[in-house]
Amino acid sequence: MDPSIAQLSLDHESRIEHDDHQAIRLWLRLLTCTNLIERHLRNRLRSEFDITLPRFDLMAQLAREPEGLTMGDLSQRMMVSGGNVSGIATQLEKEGLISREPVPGNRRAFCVTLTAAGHKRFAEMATAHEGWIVDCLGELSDSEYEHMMAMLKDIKTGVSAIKD
Amino acid sequence: MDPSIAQLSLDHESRIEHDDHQAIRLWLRLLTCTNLIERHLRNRLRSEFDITLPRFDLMAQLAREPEGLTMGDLSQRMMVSGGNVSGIATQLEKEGLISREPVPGNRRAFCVTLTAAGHKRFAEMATAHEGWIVDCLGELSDSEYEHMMAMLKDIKTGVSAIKD
DNA sequence: AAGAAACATTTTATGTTTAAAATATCTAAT
DNA sequence: ATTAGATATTTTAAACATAAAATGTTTCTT
Repeated sequence: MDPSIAQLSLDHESRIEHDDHQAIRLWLRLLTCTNLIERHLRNRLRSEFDITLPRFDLMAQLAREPEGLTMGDLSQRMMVSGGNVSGIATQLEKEGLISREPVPGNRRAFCVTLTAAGHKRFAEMATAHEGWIVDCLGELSDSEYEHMMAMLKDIKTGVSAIKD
Repeated sequence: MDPSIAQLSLDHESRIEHDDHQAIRLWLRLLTCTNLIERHLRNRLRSEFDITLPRFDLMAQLAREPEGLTMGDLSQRMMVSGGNVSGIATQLEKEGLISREPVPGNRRAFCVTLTAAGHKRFAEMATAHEGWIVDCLGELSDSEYEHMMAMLKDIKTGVSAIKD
């Protein structure tokens, strides 16, 4: 047997196997980083503002939309189920941070907005939150940042294109 | 007022604000990518093997340790609470995929191992799982992979160094 | 040997998340 | 006008997650 052919096929197989392990190592590291940062943000929000990340996220969506959002809008933007939003909103409403009011022309929908207290509270939290993220990710150089953003964008596009 | 000083301080402030937004944009994109991939893996595990990600993760830990692991080991490696592992293990045991047996010299601990059925089932799942991850991340070139791994390592190290 | 402290696990209480069922409303075609 | 179908939201049930209390075991100190 021609040894160069054997060598070629061996390389091919080992390269594939190597790539597979590569992809998995990258995935595990990506997951670890994201979880570490997310856990850090959760802990900080809990210890400094006594709020959970999902509640903060809901308020962040409303802070960007002074006109308010419906429950369905929130579900879509937060990429979580409607039932989930319903539960989170119930609690925030009880705490007086958001209000749910009927929409004039549409009795199915609710218009959810931050209350005055909610705006004030969110402004405090958002400042701190930005700082924590800079603590976690601010050390990257501009070129590293650009490169990372570009690669993540490709990944995002690729994954979105996969049909379940 | 010396215009060069005004310019300098303006640049400084705008740079900081720019960096802040950079870090946040990167964080949001990182989070989106990870969530997309994780959701994809969850859906596939559910639809093709009728198993959840946490149960799969527990089995994956055991698959790497033929000697078995204690509940505490599993808790540490999976980075979740002991009570959580207890609940997941209870279900996997009920399904006959793992076994929990007393450790001869230590009546406090249980040795958790995959059953024969568990090994067989996991082997099938692991092959598919690797393929799904390659589908998500396999398009990166070797240099992109290396760069990404290096940056994530730095981030991981940096975040771990922050004290809550 | 007795008691204190540490350890391994389970149980309990609470909260988050999803999918699916239930409820209520709106739209459009007849 | 009726009604079929789409839409918006809430409720419910099951899985998962944590923290804290409870249980039982081991180890260390004296």
